[in-house]
Amino acid sequence: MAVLTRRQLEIFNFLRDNYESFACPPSLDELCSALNMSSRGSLYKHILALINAELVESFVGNKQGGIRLTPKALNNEIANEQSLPFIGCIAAGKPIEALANTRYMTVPQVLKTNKPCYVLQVKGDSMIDAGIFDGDWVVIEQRDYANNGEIVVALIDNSEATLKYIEQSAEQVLLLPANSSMAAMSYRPEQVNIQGVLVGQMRSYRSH
Amino acid sequence: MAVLTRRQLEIFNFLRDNYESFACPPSLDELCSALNMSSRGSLYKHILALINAELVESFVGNKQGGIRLTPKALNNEIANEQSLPFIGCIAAGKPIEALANTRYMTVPQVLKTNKPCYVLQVKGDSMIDAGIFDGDWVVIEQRDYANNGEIVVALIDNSEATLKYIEQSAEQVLLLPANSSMAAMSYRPEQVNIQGVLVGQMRSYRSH
DNA sequence: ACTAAAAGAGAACTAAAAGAGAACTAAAAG
DNA sequence: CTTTTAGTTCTCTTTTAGTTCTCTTTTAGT
Repeated sequence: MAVLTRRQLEIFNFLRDNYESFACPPSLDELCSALNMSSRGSLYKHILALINAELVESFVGNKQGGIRLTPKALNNEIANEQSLPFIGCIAAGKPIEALANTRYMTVPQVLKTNKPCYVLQVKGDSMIDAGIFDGDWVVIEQRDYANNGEIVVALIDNSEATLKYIEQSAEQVLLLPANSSMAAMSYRPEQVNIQGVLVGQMRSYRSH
Repeated sequence: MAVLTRRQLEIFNFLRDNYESFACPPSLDELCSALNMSSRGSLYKHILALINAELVESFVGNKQGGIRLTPKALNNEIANEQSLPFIGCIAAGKPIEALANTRYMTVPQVLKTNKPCYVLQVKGDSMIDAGIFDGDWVVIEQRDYANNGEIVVALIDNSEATLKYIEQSAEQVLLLPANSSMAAMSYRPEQVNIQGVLVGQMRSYRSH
């Protein structure tokens, strides 16, 4: 398999980054417009290279079906209305560890909300009694406020992230673990920024 | 199942997005007007493709009943490689309670296997210490065997279903809860049929 | 500066889809 | 019972989308 040229990668990145904004798979014409190209023939050659690289689905069995990315193109998950960005890992006391590449993860409707959401993978067992284990994925609704008793992604002093129950009053913010061997942490309200609220959780039991 | 063309997807998107605004299921004529088409014959072909894709209900048994979306389409979770059949609820000591209509649920790749899988909703807290709470959804790989220590869907005496850890020997099958207030249950091997093995778990924290 | 390769434009071709419209049939409505 | 509606089938035409190819320009490396 040939190495992709810069231009081919540019076009692939464009496709991947804008996949969700196409109501249905784009035609060559639509993509030409979007890429400011005027020749379907030129674009076709680039698409062929991406097909050869297994990043774009072959047109065989897909007549006038438009340009579709393969599962491989998005690290085995397709960016569509069923998926959310999987942006990294959350471990208490550290910044969120971002993934190297944009990835998407398919998430059932009932685990997310109408508001923008994203996925994090949990490290640690500070919330084990709440049924959130090390390695679990959590679905987070982007929000900068929460009700007391909700589980939030909190940013502390603009550097450390953590997933905890929250109890807020005028004088302090309490971040409470769900693990009997761990203590609640108290902060001044201005130390704590809420980045989101837990709306879903997922775990794999597959043997690896 | 054939891949849908762009036009077919456009029409499906239109149907899904406007389904609520039709007082009753639209006829081909009504849809033609809405889509600025003048030939019912042309539209009929598109609808047939959507029927074939199980996004629109078949006309059989639905004479002059209009165009109706399937539950799958309405669930906004299209049956594709990302979704699994959600077949019912599992509560210890009862048969699996099947859902009235076939439903599909989008499941992340990492929560399922290459083998056929399905989704059940858990009732009860017999597996709470394993992080499986009442109301959680579990992904089950269809299998009639399991290793000791795996969590299985077991059918007992061909009538009762339950989700438990399994320990098997020649003389007995132990089904173990993950709840300290509950005891293990012992059965003769011929009493127990393994229906599947737990491969994934999901929970919603959305306020309802 | 030179050269090879990539990229792009554009035209022509081809296959397939889409659409129109007519006729037919079954079912519902009057 | 008759008429109307809604679905069904089919043929023909048009449009769309993909495909191939040549030529020119641009880019990147030497």
